[in-house]
Amino acid sequence: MPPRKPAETDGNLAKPATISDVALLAGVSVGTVSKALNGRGSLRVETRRRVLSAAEQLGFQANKAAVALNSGRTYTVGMITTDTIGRFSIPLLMGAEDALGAGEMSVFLCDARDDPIREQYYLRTLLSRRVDGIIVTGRRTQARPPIGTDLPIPVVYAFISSADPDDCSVVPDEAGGAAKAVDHLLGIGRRRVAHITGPEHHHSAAVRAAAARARLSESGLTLVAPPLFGEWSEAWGRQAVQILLGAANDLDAVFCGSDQIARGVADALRAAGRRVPDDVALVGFDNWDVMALACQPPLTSVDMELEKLGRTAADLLLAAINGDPAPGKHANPCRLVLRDSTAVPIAPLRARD
Amino acid sequence: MPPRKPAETDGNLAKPATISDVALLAGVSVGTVSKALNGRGSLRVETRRRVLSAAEQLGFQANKAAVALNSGRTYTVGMITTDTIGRFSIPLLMGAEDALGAGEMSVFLCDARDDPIREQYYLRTLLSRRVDGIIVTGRRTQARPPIGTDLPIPVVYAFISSADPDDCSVVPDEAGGAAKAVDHLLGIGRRRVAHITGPEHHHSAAVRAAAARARLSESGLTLVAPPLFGEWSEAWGRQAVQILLGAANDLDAVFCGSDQIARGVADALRAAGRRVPDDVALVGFDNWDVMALACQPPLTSVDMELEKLGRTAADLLLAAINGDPAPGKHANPCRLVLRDSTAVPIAPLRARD
DNA sequence: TTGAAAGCGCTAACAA
DNA sequence: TTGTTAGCGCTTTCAA
Repeated sequence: MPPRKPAETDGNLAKPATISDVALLAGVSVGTVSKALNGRGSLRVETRRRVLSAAEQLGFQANKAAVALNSGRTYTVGMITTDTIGRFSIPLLMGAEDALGAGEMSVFLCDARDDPIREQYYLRTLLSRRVDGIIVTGRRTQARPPIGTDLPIPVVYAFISSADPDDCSVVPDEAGGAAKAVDHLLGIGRRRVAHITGPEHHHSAAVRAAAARARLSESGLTLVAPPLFGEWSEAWGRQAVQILLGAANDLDAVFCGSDQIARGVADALRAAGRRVPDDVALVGFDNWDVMALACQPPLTSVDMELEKLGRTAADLLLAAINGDPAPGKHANPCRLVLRDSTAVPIAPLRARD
Repeated sequence: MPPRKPAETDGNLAKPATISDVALLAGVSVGTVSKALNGRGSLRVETRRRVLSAAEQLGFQANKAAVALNSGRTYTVGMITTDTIGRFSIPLLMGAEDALGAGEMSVFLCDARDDPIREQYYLRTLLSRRVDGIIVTGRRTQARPPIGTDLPIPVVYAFISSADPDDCSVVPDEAGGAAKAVDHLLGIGRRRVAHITGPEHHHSAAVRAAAARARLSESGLTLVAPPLFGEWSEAWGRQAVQILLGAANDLDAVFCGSDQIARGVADALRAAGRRVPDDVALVGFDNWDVMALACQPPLTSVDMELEKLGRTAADLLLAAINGDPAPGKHANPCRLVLRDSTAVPIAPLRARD
């Protein structure tokens, strides 16, 4: 039988080189290799060079499991989405993944699909894998029960928030976003503002509607009609316009709870012979490019800056992992993105920002 | 000072219990605990019970790093999306994650963001973490260079495919999908079919257009006008309709390369006074609910079954990890989803399927 | 400056 | 049936 290397043909089973392989090739001990590779201790330059070149030659990559075993750190975090990953979760995940990757952390993706059983299963799995921390996200901003108590590692909630005020949650400032939308409409001279949004029991719908009302009332105004609660769809947007035109025919602006609704509203207004923005200015929420850009005209919209939010969550998690936790609810500002649906051809009263 | 437990207050630094903790509590050796927990060897029922209860009491979860270290398996796979994670990647990821989770594997999420440098960085990271396998996905179905050569672990390409025919790739049968769309249009009696799609250089656009043509020609027909290549947007769909109505005013069906295009087409046709589906039947591609359902009328569309595709990729990867690789390109059939845009009020010639 | 050896938490072979 | 021990790959004292 051949002496050394087993089954040279099936390159696919070649075991990765270990630190002893490197030591052997460099003619030193494993301890020395470890020092050379990690820049610890003091070695002769020549020795270090020899080790590095041996490692290079073997394509050596330290086995992270071994490292984890005696450092106690895995440089790994878990990301649990409580409900199905969707449009809102993606930017969150991306932002977090990006920030964590920069910190040399790898991310375990866990999709709990609205199933508490799965959620707990993933939690156990992550703990068993000794992740250094966990980010919990969800598709709604509403507070949820903590995912666990007395966990041995830090947890940060992103977008969604924990019902325990001592937990660290990073959420969009939806009320602030709604206020910005209203401010903008007022800034371009609109006074008869309507609000169309999603289901009344939906946290985001309620918060945004309340904030819009509050902001108007600060200016001594009211909504031109009570908020129209319905669903998060274009169809509802269209339908709501019919209701609205009956109730408040003289409206000059509509602030919508979502871009989808706003798009339906735009279509229905056009069909009814109202020009956007000339007769009616229109603001959406989410700044979902697919909707906002395809809308005719393109839609001014509130952006929750989800990617940045994910990044913030990740940064807070990293800080907590390093012993510097930031408990409490952190609100991230929203940003208003201006487009044609609120562009005033001849500006009667320019907004300041 | 208190005798036993250190710093009871900061529950957050409590180190997870180890197997020796369990052994101590149960009054047995670590070997016995291992056997009891893994159902190996033969133990007295009473002993096993005692160990299990001790483990339970301590909330013991085996440290996966240690397990990985001596089994050589991490029960972990990497998922690299070569381009930014988006609408197409999600269902793929979800399907794969689901199938892998069922196999007790955890998934590392890696978003390479169209950057080859990041891609190679992630590859090295994953190898260093000794993942058992890797799934590579992308937003385009076009073949791409292999992510690495002579890798020590199996790789499966999903949606995107590897340029190396010996690699394992799972792709949607886009040509088959396009054929189904055309068949359906012919089945409901349409004969003057047009095709509007994305950029000519885009692999999917080219494949779908070619397949549509081929299928028509099998029936002795041709497209009512040369395929209109443009971009993947509603605006292009609208614009293309203007061109089309000039060139082939008597068309009775449009097959579109995407749902977004199709939606633009629907809007423009309506604006031009053509009824859908009565005058012109309409089929999209992607079955993207947001577009297909919001379209007026709701859109018949080709579904690439991305989630199933992700699942298949994961299954093939698991098989490969277990020593049973399935090299080559595997085409997954598409499914035609029927909606109102091809509903024939009075069926003149019912399709068979 | 380098090597030897202990130990991280667990499994498996072997002994008792 | 149970315990002891070697070792997985690496880091880190401590000696040499």
